[in-house]
Amino acid sequence: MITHKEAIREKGLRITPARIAVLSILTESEKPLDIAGIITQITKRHVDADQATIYRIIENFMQKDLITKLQFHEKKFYYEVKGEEHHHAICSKCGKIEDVSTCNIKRLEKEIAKDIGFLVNSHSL
Amino acid sequence: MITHKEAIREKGLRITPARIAVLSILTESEKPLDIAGIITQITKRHVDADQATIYRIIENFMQKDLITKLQFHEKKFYYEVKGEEHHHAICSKCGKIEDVSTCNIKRLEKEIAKDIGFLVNSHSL
DNA sequence: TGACTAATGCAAATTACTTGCATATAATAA
DNA sequence: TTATTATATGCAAGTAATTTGCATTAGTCA
Repeated sequence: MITHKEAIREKGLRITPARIAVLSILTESEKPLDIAGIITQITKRHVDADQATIYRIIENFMQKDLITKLQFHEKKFYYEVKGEEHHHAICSKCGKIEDVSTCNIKRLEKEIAKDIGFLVNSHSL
Repeated sequence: MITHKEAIREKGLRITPARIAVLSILTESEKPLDIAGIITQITKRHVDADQATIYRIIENFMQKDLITKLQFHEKKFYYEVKGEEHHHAICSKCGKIEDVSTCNIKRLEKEIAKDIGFLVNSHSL
């Protein structure tokens, strides 16, 4: 089982308290978090990091493909670790987020690729 | 064939030059537009409307279900008239947007609803 | 045509995110 | 372990997209 430190180091990034914290927070969270959510967790862990730092960490984790960015029709973004590909269902009343299994989405992706003549390299649902 | 004025009136909104302009711009555009794009078209038509007004028009058109909001992993939103339900494919090189036909997406929606026990009332792809 | 309410313009405020630059701190080598 | 050096961080200011308050204007209906 690969540690957070190892994961960070493998991507050629330096290991810092803030990076370890962000990665483990996102790994342990059962739902995607926005920046405010990450900062809340960060402070709970008594790691202090400026929000500019959080944004920069998020930025380089995305470039290194450790996390992905999500949007739910709000202007802010949410982030989650890039594991099994999956999607989300959000309750329109309470905001609860559920994961959606992906098996049948792959098939849909193929059909769409065929229809429009694009090679689909990513999608968001 | 229903006119823009009629469509606006039917929703219980007052008919104003800015509203007519926004609705026809979005109807005539072959791709979703962001606020800047709408304003560009507005000024081209010599209708002058403050951007706060455009935002408010967009807001009430959405509430009245005349248009929908789209996001493409950017912080700004795009808008299009709510006609045939469909989705978009965006070329990652040139940004070109293509419509995706929807027939098989309905089926997917049903399968997902069954899986997670949500009643799916909307989705975005 | 009034009268009433909804819509608009203008400027300022807010939210989410970004940048510049000086300082601090990881990583590597001696 | 310590010195070196590049990378990461903090702080404060900046930007983009969107929102709000409030006074004024303009649709709508009687």
